[in-house]
Amino acid sequence: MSDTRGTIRAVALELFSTRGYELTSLREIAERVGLTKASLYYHYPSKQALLLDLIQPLIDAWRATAEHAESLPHTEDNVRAVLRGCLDALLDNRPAAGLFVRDTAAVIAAIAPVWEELLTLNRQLFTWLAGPRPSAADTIRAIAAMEVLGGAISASLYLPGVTADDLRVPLLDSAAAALGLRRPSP
Amino acid sequence: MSDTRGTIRAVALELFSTRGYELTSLREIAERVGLTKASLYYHYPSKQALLLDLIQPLIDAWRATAEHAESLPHTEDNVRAVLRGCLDALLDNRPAAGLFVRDTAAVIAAIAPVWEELLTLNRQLFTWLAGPRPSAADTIRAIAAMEVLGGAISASLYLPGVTADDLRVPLLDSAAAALGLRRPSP
DNA sequence: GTCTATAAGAGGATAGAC
DNA sequence: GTCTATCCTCTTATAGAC
Repeated sequence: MSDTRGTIRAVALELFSTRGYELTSLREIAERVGLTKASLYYHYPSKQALLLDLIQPLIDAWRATAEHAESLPHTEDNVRAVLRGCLDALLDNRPAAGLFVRDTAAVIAAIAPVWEELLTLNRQLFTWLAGPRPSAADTIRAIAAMEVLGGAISASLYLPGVTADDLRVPLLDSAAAALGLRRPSP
Repeated sequence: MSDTRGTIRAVALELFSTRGYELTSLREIAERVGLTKASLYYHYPSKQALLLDLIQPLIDAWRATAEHAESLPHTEDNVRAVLRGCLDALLDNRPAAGLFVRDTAAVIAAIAPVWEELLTLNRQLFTWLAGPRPSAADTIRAIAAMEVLGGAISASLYLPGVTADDLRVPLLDSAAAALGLRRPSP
């Protein structure tokens, strides 16, 4: 198999995630893939296009979650379901999400329109989470609940090797509590 | 008054925070200050040194909080006090904290030792927060509680002009809840 | 303290042979 | 699809005059 494009994606995701986007040069990526810089340009028209290709699945998952949420009435069970949808979107795309979390400035600069869409989706999500006619504190707590889900990314920094299954229940309980819900459902 | 160094600090903090560290050149900073690039080097020996100077107050505040926590017995009131100490450290250093949050990769690369210290302090903090003999879930919830405090930084993205006083109580309640404490104290 | 001038190199991207 | 060679721009940083 010679899935060059796939190899490039894998190497780029690894390097962007560890060193950061701006600090990773196409030369480094090409070297690890076993190509020259010029050959990279056969597969991707620019460094930005490569980045975009990497984070597209995360964007899509995030949008799907936000759009699904909008269609649901704001009940306690649905709130939990939406939180879980967000968490799964992150857990299913951990490397890409980590890229966003640890390298926001560079990602914004490289692909501003995508960033704008993410902001909009986040706004939709926590507005829905805060419920109808929210107080200022409700809104802040909704933001806090989404911050908790970000623990899916940062936790592995402190607990190396922690799995998605380790994180799912504690983070969901924690996010629900941060939002102000009573104890977990069975 | 001709506090050139102070002006440089202010301009650099502003640019690093908005564009990101790697994407801000010394030329840009010099231009806005009204100096040449070369003159910057009279005041700071390197770009890294400038960055370090900007985030030092945050590091110091964070270390003070972590060290204070270690000296306290793990009671519910003390847990709230430590969460509040962390939150105030962030609120008192919002621009610098924002730099860390949105530009982690660049900051790590520029000043790795400082990053290592921050990781260690964070470890101390959430280990203390998780309490003695914590379960795996307790540790994850302690991490989640600290994530909530990070809302102090991200909230202004969605609620422009939100003040420290707007954030303090909801974020503390939310962090305490994320950690698993019962309702707030009066 | 601030300047001009320059070093020394890396970056992304392109042209065109094979 | 991959290569070699090159372009052009920008960067951090230094030397030395004023």
